[in-house]
Amino acid sequence: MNCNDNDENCRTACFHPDLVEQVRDAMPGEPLQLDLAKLFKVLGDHTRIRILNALYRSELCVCDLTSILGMNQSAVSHQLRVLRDAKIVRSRKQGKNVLYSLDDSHISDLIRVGCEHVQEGT
Amino acid sequence: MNCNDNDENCRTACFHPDLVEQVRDAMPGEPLQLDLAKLFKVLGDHTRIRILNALYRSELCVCDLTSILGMNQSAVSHQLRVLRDAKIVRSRKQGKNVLYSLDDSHISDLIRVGCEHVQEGT
DNA sequence: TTTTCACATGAATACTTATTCATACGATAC
DNA sequence: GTATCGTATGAATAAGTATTCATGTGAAAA
Repeated sequence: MNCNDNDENCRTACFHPDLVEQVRDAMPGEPLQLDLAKLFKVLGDHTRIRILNALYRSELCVCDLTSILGMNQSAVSHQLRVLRDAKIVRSRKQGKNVLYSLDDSHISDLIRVGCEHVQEGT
Repeated sequence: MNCNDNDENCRTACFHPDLVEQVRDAMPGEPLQLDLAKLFKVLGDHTRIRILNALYRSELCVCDLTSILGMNQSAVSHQLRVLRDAKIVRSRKQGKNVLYSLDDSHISDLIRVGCEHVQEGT
């Protein structure tokens, strides 16, 4: 018998049923886990991380970001859209420009903890 | 003139040069940002988030995880490999089984803060 | 009104990646 | 040794996505 098959035999024989039951009950619901994965997925891109690291320091317009990242404006706008849709950044108009900033403090927390993790090497 | 062109004119005319300079200097180096993006990218998958949420509760063998997630063993192993390579989980053998657990506390921190963010709806 | 400017966006392309299938591997039991 | 069990992995497929190019949009300036 192999755990490949998700049948009843496997469920009671080849592993720790009590523990599995316990963990299954304690886990968050699927919607939350989907949202969580989506959040991290949006954070998990080099360009978007650079945008967030910039906005972490200051509110900036699209053109500022374009210059800081050294990439074309279309690419930056596309990624800003992804970040806006995920409610990770917010935007406001000022004259001809659109100014972007981080939406809330959780984002900076995540970036800070993430940085700590990768800096410690582990 | 448009910021599409990343030429010298654009760099000095159409945005806030001092601010851009300042932010550019304050930003982390590229290697760190690449590592950070990679970390979040690995966290940004539904299956892997479910694995981590399970391991957050208890050390578990592959077969346990297979049962909890209700997916085939190969898929779980593949994702565990990704998590291992990213140093997000660690493994040890016990008899015939391989037991997995979270590698360090930063990971649980990230999951916790991330959960807070998505739960608040922001 | 017409032009210009900063930004947004649709389509296309190239690249990445999650899952499945089949199979391999290493250790234990027989 | 041989069989079995838990886990790992290579190849293939299908789905997702970042970037570029070209163009659209809305507002301000001329």
